[in-house]
Amino acid sequence: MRRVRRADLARDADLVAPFLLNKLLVSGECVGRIVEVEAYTSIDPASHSFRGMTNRNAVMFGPAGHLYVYFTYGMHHCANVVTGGVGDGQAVLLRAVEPLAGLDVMVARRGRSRNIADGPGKLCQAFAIDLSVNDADLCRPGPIGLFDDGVAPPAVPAASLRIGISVGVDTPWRWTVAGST
DNA sequence: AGAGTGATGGGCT
DNA sequence: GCCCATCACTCTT
Repeated sequence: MRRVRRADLARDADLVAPFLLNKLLVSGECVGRIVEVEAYTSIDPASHSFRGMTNRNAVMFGPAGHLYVYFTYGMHHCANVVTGGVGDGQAVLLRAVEPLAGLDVMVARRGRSRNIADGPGKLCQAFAIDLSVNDADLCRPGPIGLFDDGVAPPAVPAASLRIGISVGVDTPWRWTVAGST
């Protein structure tokens, strides 16, 4: 099991997103297989980086391979993998993982035994991801990391297509592992 | 299965 | 003051 290389993440988010499918998110004893992601770039009006750098999204403009965590709806955290080059403002939102290890810990944190990590807020709660790990380097030893167990991403990832060519798109790019939900 | 909705707080115009 | 890259619960088919 090898750590994901930074060079693989230092590409555009719409390329990195499908690459991240089937990669492993590891935090302590908890391991999850990434099964749903969404790409966000600075030209997407739905992206936090669209209106430039602020205190909240600064990590998004930093080096690839770091974790961008934000707090939303007054109660949820969301986890993103920063991609592209410094200054780009690109990231891939982790929307769902399939729990592989540390299930008991995740169940305790979630307070239920089903739907443990099948949503961006849920997976953060299951993996105890909050602002304290914002900017963590996923490509170096630390509280949380990204690993490759050799299982290739789906040859043809299920993807929702962007509608139209204008900037005013409502649906960001989303990729899933077929049959994961 | 799908639609509607309250919780709850930080970020930004 | 309004807007969320959400969740879980309730009520309706």
